[in-house]
Amino acid sequence: MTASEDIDESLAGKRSLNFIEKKIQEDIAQGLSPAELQFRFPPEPNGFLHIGHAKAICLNFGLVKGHGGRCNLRFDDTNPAKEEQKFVESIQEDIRWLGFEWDELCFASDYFGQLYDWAVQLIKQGDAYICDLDGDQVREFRGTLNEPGKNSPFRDRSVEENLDLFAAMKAGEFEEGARTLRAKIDMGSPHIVMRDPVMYRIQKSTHHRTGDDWCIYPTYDWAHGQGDAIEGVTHSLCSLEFRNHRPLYDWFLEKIGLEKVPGQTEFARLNMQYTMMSKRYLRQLVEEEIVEGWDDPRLPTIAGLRRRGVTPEAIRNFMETIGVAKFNSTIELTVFENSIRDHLNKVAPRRMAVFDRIKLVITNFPEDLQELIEVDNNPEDETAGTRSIPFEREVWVERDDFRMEAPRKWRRLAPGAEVRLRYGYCVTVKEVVTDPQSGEVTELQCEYDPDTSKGRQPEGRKVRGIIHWVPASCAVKIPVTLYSPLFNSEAPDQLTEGQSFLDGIDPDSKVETEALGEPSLAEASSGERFQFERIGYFYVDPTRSGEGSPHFNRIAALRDSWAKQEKSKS
RNA sequence: UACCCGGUGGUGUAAUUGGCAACACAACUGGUUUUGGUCCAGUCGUUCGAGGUUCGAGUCCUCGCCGGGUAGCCA
Repeated sequence: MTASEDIDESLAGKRSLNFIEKKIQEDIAQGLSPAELQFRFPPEPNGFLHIGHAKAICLNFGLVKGHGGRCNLRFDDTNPAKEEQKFVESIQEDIRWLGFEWDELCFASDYFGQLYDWAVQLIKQGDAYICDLDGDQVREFRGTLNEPGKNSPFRDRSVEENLDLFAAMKAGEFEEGARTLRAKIDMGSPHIVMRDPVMYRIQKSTHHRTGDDWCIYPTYDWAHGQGDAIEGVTHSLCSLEFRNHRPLYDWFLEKIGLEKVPGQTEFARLNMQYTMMSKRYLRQLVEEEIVEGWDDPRLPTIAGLRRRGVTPEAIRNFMETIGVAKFNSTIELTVFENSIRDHLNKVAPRRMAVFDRIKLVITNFPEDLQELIEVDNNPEDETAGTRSIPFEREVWVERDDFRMEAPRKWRRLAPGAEVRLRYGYCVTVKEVVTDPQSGEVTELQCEYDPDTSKGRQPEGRKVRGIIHWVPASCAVKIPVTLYSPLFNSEAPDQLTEGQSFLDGIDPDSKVETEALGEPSLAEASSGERFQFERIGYFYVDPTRSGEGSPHFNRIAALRDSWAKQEKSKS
């Protein structure tokens, strides 16, 4: 497919454009060539990517698909104290897994030399100076939200002195934090970012790429717009909190005097119910080993979602659904789950598995007979093929599908009730065997109607209830981990006085259990996804499965309108 | 109390740029169904408030109200 066909396809989708796409279309109407469009995704390699980043990734890379141009991956690696090589690797893996490929792989650290030269230019122009104030003093001089700042006593150093000091800074002659290079703008500006922001600070740590070449590092403000300019970025997209930095972004570019300059556009980052998106908190969960690691399936990290079994298609689709705007919103978790189910419903082969078992014996079914039933793998996908399941005298069914006293509208097992064993025959409960000690139901004795195979309804009555089952003689034991949201509060980051976000962690967010699966499940291999009928979607976890010993993760439960109905009536 | 940004059903995004408020999710009804899944149909908002301009305002203007962001040598 050519690039232009790609564009046509996407625009023909009739979906309305978001405000960023509209801006791009306007720019194109003004004469910007679509081929010139340049975007970038600029993560800092100080942690794993999460679903919030996925929004930015889908946006930036998606714009190329929809409107043309190119998109770079640029690591914003200007703070060696926090950044690591392992993160630059995980980030690349995650972007590729999401289905995107960057045009160029860039690093802000590639521009350290150019940035230094431009800083010298600004010093020569009288637009920057070396300041000897320490951190606390800088804060004092900056003023507050309501009061203007005061000029640094070092603000009016001569160009020569500034040049000498800057060279000495670079040469490592001063202690960490002793001096900074600051832009000379306006200490009285109502925009605090414009009150002589720091451009360079001394930091004597080893950088994951440039090693010990530098002991001064550019700040985000000084590096970002310039990196955009070097790469020819036309549309620099970032989140809302950078709106205040835009005047500074533009100021630097103007002082350097470049002909073609990028423009920054801000959009709202993703917030989701029951989800902590802050990198700091995620890091804490990982470092304090509250979760298994960055890829814990309860985490909103890309690696975690991947290990849970969520598909990249579902994530991309989700991003399409939620849109892009400037309003700070929180997405309901169910919207994401719906995207997950929507994709899995189409592609996941069906299987049967029983979680909390109870034995069902068909007393009038021959003891030694095993009847092979051929069934479709996926009713939503004809090409998914078929498999066979042995039907026999004794099967396991779900304990929850039996009630001693059937509630109103109950369509499942109960004394005297008739249900269909999915794909198999209809059975009627004749006798309920209970444990005399505990009173617990241990076995259901049933009779089947031989004329009800292949979906045939019994003579004169309609059986509506259908339950899943597995053959008792050859069911396979499968380990399953049931994941649910890590936090039990919709907004885990909104803490009340004296509370840590750790208090909101749901101890039952990860439940290890064992299910009985139909025989074919023994051969499930790593990375496969299934729908366990009437239960949910499951993924064969590659990190915990071996050859012939699959371990399943629950990706998402199926919708359960009966449970909902029952709950609302209680 | 300074500056910046925002406000459309329960939630989130649209609205041919001034012309019948649409789509998805949620909820509730009902239908289909060998998954109480899927699918289909229906119900649920006079667009934060008050004025103004206009034949006509979610959209433009004014004044309010409410929410978010900003005082790192983090990004």
